[in-house]
Amino acid sequence: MPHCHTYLKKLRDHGYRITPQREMIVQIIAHCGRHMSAEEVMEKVREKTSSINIATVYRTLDLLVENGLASRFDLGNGKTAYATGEHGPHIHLVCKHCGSVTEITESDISASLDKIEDLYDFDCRPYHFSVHGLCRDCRDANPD
Amino acid sequence: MPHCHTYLKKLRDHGYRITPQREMIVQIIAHCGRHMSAEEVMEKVREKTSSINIATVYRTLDLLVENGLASRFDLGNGKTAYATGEHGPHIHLVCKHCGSVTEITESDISASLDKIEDLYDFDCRPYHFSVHGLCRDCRDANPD
DNA sequence: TTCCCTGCTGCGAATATTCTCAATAAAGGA
DNA sequence: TCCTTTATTGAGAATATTCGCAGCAGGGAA
Repeated sequence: MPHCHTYLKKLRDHGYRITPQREMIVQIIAHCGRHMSAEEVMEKVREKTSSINIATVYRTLDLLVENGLASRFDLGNGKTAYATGEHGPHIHLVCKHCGSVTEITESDISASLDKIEDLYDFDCRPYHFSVHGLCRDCRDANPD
Repeated sequence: MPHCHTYLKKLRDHGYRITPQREMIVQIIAHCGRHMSAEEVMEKVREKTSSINIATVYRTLDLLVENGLASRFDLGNGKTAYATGEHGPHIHLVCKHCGSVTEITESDISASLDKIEDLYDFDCRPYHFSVHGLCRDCRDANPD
């Protein structure tokens, strides 16, 4: 469960510059412990300083995602959520019908994920992606 | 491997109306056999008629996704692709670094997917979602 | 076949995200 | 500490997608 300084160090090690904006953004999503939209992250930063732009928030979040320090996931309604891998690998099951999101943690699925990784030689740590389907409620209410 | 009439019938059975726009959109993505953006779908429809609006294309594609007749997948750069389940369940591995997309077919991953389904009682046929990670090339070029 | 109800469409506005580019500032070297 | 290089930022435009609403039309009822 890496601390926000670990994230910053990793960025620095990768040759990226550490700016006040990046520090604040990393601090916020590392300590939040849940998923946040770019808009939410910006509001949190705004509580500390007015010197922040939404484009910078998106760019920083993308940077974290590209370097494996955070994950992006599409909620399926035009919104995107971001989170660090701090609370461990997990999958989001997003219901295509009602939009409900169910979170599944690593211990439940490690076998499946390991298999995907072994087979495809694809580094996806922290595992964090979304699967869109129908939740039990929606399926029961409207069977095929 | 359902034919486009099957899709239309399913929509009708679900109580949705079949309009010329919906027919054309279903025909196009059912016969295309690959992923298409909403913009591409609209261009194809425009070859047949000018009576189509991008909002309708999005709405119809969403309708198909919600009813399990097609899948949406986020390419990670603000673009979204759609496809029917015609060519079978599969997972897209999207490289977070270079954006390359690797497609994995059902036979390769059925064990993993079955496990996810069994554990979480989540109907996700046709399985079709994306996992974002680092492809082998990018990982080799820029190890942690 | 005709009528009517209500779901669907097109249009334009709203929203979320990305892009462009000039100005700024981080970080290493002198 | 100061200088230099160049990555990063902010502002606003561009793009992708969704939303709201008024008018239209699919399809069941008569």
